[in-house]
Amino acid sequence: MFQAISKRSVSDEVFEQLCNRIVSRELKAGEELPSERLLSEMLGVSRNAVREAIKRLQQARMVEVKHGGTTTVLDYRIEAGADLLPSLLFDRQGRIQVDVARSIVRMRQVLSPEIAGDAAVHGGPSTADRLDAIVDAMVVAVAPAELQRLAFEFWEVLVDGSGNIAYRLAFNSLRKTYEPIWDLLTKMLGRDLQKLGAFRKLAVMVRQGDRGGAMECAREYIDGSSNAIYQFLDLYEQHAQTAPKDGPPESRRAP
Amino acid sequence: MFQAISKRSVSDEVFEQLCNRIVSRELKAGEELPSERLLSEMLGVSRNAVREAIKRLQQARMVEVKHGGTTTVLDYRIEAGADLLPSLLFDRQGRIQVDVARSIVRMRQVLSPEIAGDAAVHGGPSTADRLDAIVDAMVVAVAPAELQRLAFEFWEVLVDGSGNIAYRLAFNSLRKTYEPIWDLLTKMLGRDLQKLGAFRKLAVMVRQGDRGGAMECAREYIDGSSNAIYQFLDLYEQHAQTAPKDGPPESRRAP
DNA sequence: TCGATAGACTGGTAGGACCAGTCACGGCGC
DNA sequence: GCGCCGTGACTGGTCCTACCAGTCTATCGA
Repeated sequence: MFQAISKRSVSDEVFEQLCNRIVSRELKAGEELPSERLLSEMLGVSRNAVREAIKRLQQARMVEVKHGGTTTVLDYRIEAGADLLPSLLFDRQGRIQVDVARSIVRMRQVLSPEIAGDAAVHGGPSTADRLDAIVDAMVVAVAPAELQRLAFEFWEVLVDGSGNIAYRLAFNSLRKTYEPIWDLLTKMLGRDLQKLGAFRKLAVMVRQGDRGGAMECAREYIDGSSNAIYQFLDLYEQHAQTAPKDGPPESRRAP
Repeated sequence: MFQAISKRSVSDEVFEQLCNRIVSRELKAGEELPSERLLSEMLGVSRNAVREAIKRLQQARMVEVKHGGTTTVLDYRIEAGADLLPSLLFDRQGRIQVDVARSIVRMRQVLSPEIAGDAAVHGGPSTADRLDAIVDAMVVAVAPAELQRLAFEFWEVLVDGSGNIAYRLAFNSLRKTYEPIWDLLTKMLGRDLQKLGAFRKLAVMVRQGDRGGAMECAREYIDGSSNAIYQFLDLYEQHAQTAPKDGPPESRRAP
C-alpha cells in the first residue's frame, strides 16, 4: 500500500545522472568523461562518491577506465549486458520507450515456451506440486493484483523447474524491468490473468513431463498476453507525443 | 598473440573475492557481511576499496546494504541478472561448471533462430549486405580463429538487424561469458565453422525477408554447433573429477 | 631531426574525521 | 514489576587530504 521511500545516496545519484546521459546519447560513445576531480567539483560531491559511481558504470560496461589516462564512454548497445534494460525502458521524462518495451515482451514471448518445455522435462513432481498450489491460490484470489502476483510466481516456479541458470538470470533481468510498471501490467493483463485453465493445463503438462504439450500450452497463453501488451504499446505510441503520460517509475513492492 | 596483462585494482580484487564466496555459497544468502571497517582491516586494504567493491555487489544485486544496519547476502539465483553468468561459469579451481555451460548453450540455441527470423523481417538489404561481406571474408579465411571471429561477427550483425535491444543485451551477456573460453570454443566448433553454406544461405534468407526460412536455417546450424558443445561438455564432465583440466580463465582479445 | 626527460595531468590507494542511521541495553518513571 | 525512552556503541555514508602510480605532452638538448 505504502511505497518504500527511496533514499538514494549521493553516489547513486551520480551514477544515475551519468547513466542517463549515456543512455540518452548526451554522452556519446568514444567521448571522454571529465576527470574525477573536475566531476566531483562540478557536482558538488566528494571524489569518493564519483569514484563509486564510475566503478558501477565500469561494471555495467558503460565506460572504460584507464589508469593515468581518461575515462571514455563505451557503446552500451555493444558492450552492456541485460542488466541495463531497466535503465532503458524509460526516457528522462518518464515516458516508456515503446521499442524497448516491445523488445522485452518479444524476448519473454520467445523464452517462455522453452522454459515451460524444459520445466516439463526437468521439473519433476515437486515442480508440478508447487504449480498446482499456486493455481489453487489463483482460483480463490479476487484482487487482480493478487492474481498477477500469483501468475508471476507461477512463472518463477517454472523457471526454477527448468533447471537452467541462464534462463533464471535472464528472467530476473526481465523482472527487474517489469517492476516499475507492475501496476500498469496488472491492467494490461487483466483478461489474460483470468485464464486459469491455461495455468492448470500447463501444470498438468509439467506433471506428465510432456515437453511439447507444455510448450504449446505456454505459447498459447504467452502469445495472448503478449498481444495485449503490444496493443497497449501501439496505443501508447500514438498518444505519446500529445500526453505526458503515466507517472514516472518508482520502485515499489517490499521484499 | 600476446595476452593483455590484467592489472586488477585492489577494489576489483575485493569484489572478486566477495563475489566468489557468494557464488560458491561459502557466504550463504541471508548471512551478514563483516562491517566495512572490519573487512578493510581483514583484507589489509582501505575502507574506500571495500566500499567500491560492495557498491558493485549491490549493483549486481548480490548483497543488500542498509544504512546504519548490516550488509546481507542475497540469493543471487533469485535476484541477480544475466551479467552474473561469467562469474558462474568457473569454480574457484578454474573448472568449467558444466550445468552452467549447458544452460548458456541452451539459451543461445533457443534465441538464435528467433534472432535470425526477426533479422529477416527487420534487417533489410543493409543487413544482408553486411552478412554477405562477412561470408565473403570467411571464404578466404584460413585460420580457425579468424573463421570463428567472423562467424561471431555474423551473429552480431544478425542481432543488430533484429532491431531488438533485449536480444542485443542478452547476446552481450552471453558473449562476455564466452570470451574466457574463446580458444576452447574454436576447437569445439571447428567442423561447424566450415559450414559456410549455412551462413550463405542464412544471408540469402535475410535478404529475401524470409522469416521462416531464416529461422529454419539458423536452427539447423545452431543445433549442430550446440550438439558439438554438448558432447564436449559430456566428456569434460566425465573427466572432471580426475583431471585438473584446462587453464583457468583469463580475459584475452584486445579491443 | 630525433630522443630523452621533466612536469602536469590522469586515475588508484590510504587513512582520518565526521555525519547519519540502527539497535540493544540499562535506567528512569509509572 | 512493567514499559517506555534515552544513550551509547555500533553500522554505513560522506568528505577531505595526502600521496602513489600510471600517461601524455611539451620542451630542451644531443
